[in-house]
Amino acid sequence: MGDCELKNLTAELRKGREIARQLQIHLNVPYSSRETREIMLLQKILNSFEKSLSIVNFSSSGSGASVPIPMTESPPSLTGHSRGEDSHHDLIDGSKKRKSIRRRMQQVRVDPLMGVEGSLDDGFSWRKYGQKDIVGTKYPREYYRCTHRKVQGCLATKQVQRSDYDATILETTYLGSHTCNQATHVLSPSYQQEQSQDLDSVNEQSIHSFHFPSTSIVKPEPRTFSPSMANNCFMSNFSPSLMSPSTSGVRHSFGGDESFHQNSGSELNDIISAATSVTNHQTVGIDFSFVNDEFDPNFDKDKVHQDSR
DNA sequence: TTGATTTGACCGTC
DNA sequence: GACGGTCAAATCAA
Repeated sequence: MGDCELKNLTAELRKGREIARQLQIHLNVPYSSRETREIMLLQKILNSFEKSLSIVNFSSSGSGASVPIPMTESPPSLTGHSRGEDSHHDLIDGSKKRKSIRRRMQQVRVDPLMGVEGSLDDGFSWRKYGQKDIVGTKYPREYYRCTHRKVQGCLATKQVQRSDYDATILETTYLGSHTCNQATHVLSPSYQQEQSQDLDSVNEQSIHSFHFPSTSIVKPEPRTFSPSMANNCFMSNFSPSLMSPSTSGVRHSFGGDESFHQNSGSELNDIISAATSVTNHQTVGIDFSFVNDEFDPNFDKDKVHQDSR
């Protein structure tokens, strides 16, 4: 397909997507009734547009090494600002010296009526090793590390924190990358190929089944990772329809700039693994934010310092 | 019994 | 000194 045709196709897809968004806004359905048939259908429409746009973008990129990204505006975050943790550096494993590794942030919206357990399932096994009240936040931050840390020396960690502004949003920050076997599972190309064959079924499920536990603590469960999950979610995650009803834009920002398009394959792998946070089809909305160590330095300064501990 | 979670304490950074 | 991230002992659960 020529460049001109691709552009036209992209333009038409965008137009359709915008119309669907306007319809969504027009319906103005509260989040609690998200599972009505109308909303489900609307979300499927939006999903289709997003996927189509992603495919077009992906194919037009040529090499296939880049990642399909919806060409929509990227608001800072679902909460209106970037997270404070991004103003900190990571700690070197085994010591408390800080290191400078890439971290990425992902925001996952979950249905308050159903729950959050599954939203933390990203295809990896995590073990909680800490929890801390963070100043200026309502909810404690939970710290997880890869279960295979001891056996395989996997240094991947993640931090999960519920948004102050919308308790249905879980902000997950991934630190480091998996070096354990389960990571290779997630990244297998054959798996990705398999995933692409089952997009609709997963998208359909992705807006179902959540429930919040009575507490803010989420217990990670040992899970088996279906290879068909990663890519499905990866694609479906680019759906603005899954985001906060207060906005219509797509909410996945990759480090706040466009350099993401030029990222290496390893970063693509990171994205895919991050995308698997919706793997058991319980995530209603999701937001990726890749954050380098050079992020907004002003953010944390706005926080009120009052540790509850 | 084993693995996961909880939680107070510790440490480095700011 | 405040804060965030991690450690590790105590506790819990399967």
